[in-house]
Amino acid sequence: MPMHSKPPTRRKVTLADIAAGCDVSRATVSLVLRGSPLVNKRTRAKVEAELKRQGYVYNRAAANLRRRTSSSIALVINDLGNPFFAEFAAGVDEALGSASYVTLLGNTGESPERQQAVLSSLIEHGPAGIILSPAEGSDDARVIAAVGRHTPLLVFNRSLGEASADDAPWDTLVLDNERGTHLATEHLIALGHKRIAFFGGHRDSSSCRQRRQGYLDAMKAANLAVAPGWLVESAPTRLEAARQAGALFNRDPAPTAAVCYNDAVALGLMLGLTSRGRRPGEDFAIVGFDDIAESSVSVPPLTTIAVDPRDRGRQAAELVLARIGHPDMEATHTTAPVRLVVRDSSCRPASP
Amino acid sequence: MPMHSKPPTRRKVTLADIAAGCDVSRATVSLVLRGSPLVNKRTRAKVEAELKRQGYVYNRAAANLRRRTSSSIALVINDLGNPFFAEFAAGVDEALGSASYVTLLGNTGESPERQQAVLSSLIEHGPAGIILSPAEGSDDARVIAAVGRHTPLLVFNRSLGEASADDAPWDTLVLDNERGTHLATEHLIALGHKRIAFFGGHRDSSSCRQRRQGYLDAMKAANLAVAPGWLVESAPTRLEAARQAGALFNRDPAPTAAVCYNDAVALGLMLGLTSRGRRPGEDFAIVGFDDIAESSVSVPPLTTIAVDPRDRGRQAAELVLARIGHPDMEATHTTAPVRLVVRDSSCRPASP
DNA sequence: GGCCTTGTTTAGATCGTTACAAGTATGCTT
DNA sequence: AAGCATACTTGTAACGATCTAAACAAGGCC
Repeated sequence: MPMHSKPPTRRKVTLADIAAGCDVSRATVSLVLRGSPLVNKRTRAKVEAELKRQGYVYNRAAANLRRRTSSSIALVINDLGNPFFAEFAAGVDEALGSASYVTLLGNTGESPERQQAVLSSLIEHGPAGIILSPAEGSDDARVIAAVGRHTPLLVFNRSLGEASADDAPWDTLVLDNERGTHLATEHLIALGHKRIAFFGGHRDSSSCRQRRQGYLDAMKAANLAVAPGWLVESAPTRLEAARQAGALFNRDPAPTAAVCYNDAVALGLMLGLTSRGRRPGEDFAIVGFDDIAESSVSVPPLTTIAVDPRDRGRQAAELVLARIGHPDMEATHTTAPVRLVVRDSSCRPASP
Repeated sequence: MPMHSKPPTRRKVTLADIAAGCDVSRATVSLVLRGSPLVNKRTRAKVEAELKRQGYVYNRAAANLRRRTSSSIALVINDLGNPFFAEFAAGVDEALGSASYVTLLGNTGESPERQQAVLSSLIEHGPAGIILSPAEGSDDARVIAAVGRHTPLLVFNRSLGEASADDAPWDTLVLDNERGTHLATEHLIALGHKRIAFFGGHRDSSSCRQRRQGYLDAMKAANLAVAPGWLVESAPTRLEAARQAGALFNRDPAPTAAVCYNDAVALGLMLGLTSRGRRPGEDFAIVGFDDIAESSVSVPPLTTIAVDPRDRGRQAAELVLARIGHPDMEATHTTAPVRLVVRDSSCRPASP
């Protein structure tokens, strides 16, 4: 067995090294690398052997420079620690990976300042596109200033600044919040509930407004009244929701069911009800929103609206890729579907 | 006010455009960009105005090619959907960002095959270093084959393949699992418990072995016996743990407390106990491991071992950066601290 | 005037790859 | 033997930045 003594290379192996090593030109090696049919079987084999022998690794940056292309896409996330966005990121990365793009990650931690910094740092690496899940309080003008007009931009989940998403000059992907709570409310109505509350969330958050609207629409469509005490605000955390649970029963008639702003709030409400001696899923019905991991293992398991963040990630990736393929198409505005997942927390009303 | 009519550039603005636009050489513009003291105040101002006017964005790829440097670091994660690793990733990105590196993300979904693909794709972008949280069942030889010997590698959390982490030729960062359960066990002992179980996890997982060992050591150090029925295996999920809860009480004497493999298992155990009429935190003490978000809001709040994944991410980033600064240093092997977080689930033993 | 200094600017080569146009064989016609 | 298509192969100039060494200008000194 012959000794394949590699030279003790300190520098990285380049096309030129391979070319020299098997007596062909750099151009030929390049063709081999890209699987061109132009190159002869024999030379291809010879070159491939040499590539392996020297442990060549492709320098995509140099290639991209020459070809004026890019093989990366920037993903800017407002809160990667939040499992919803982490799943979203995983979905994006998965879809980008199978299209042989690479993900340039940036986490802003909900800070518009950091978002500016992250965007202008990422843009210098020349991504083919940008997926942005904006920090709360982003300013669209500043974002555009950082991103420039040449790099395709997809905004996920929230609208940038004041603008409504539907006429933004960039692509958008948002959740169908209204339809979600509409479905949830219809589900409770179908079970026989007539007195249904909307629980949790802050009035000024845009997603909360939309979710509340879906609930109101469904109630109206079923000719059901909404008593003033049935709209309960609360910070979107479990603890705060548990504290507010009592507010549902301050006035008669009390509701027999609640559509919640999200799962965290719904789980908190279950806690609050339990500590007041009520049994969620038996004498009070609850529907959440998001379908976080925990919801399927709570007691009782939570009926909720699933938004499938990983699918949304894949979808976002595909939208950017499509836009990269057709830079001059008009901006698209996509609303992602949501679905009702029925579990045990949504029971029929106790017969009076 | 003069009209600053930008030419309708289709192509990206380059150094040459700026140079032409204000009648200096490309070299001078380059010096301005990098804030060199060599360039005269007046020309600097002139150039900077032109940069703004044309909306120049720096092309870091081209610069890196010429300078033979890199400003990115690859981060390969086994399961980004898991909040622990998502937090870790956020920590990495944060620390890399403030060192003006950019994060190249890759998620492997625990698949060694995908891990190979992801590594060889990322390596082509020439990262200055790689942080790898390996997929279960990774093969160190294949990983090294993909990464090559020139790019600094930091392996987080698990050892690659068979090798023990302590003599690997790459840098490692692992959690102090043993010390964690040691602390947990000591805490229970200090509260007065003598019959303490170790609950959950699989025998063959390396982290479980370490955590169990810490428990055994602490018991031995306190001269406490470990009855055979006190080591209960279970898949590391809430559901499975709830099912196994009964196993603790099959034989006399039954334990009065348990150190759990992780928080998921601990939360499941609490569920299982509750449905058997026992009250965790009142007549049975429980300590978890990980300090996931949920643990602080469970009922009762869970005493646990915090591992601070975001800090671990920052630490990992700093370790790679240090290694990039000193490529020829010997491999370092770091064990990250963990800390005991006391909440309500760890009570004194009921006086007999 | 010649020569050195200091401060500023620049031409030209270079990083590792690809595009382009042009080159060299080889075999097949006629 | 010339002509010509076919099948490869390659030299050279980019891509957009940086580096090096050299050039230039203005002033001071002898």
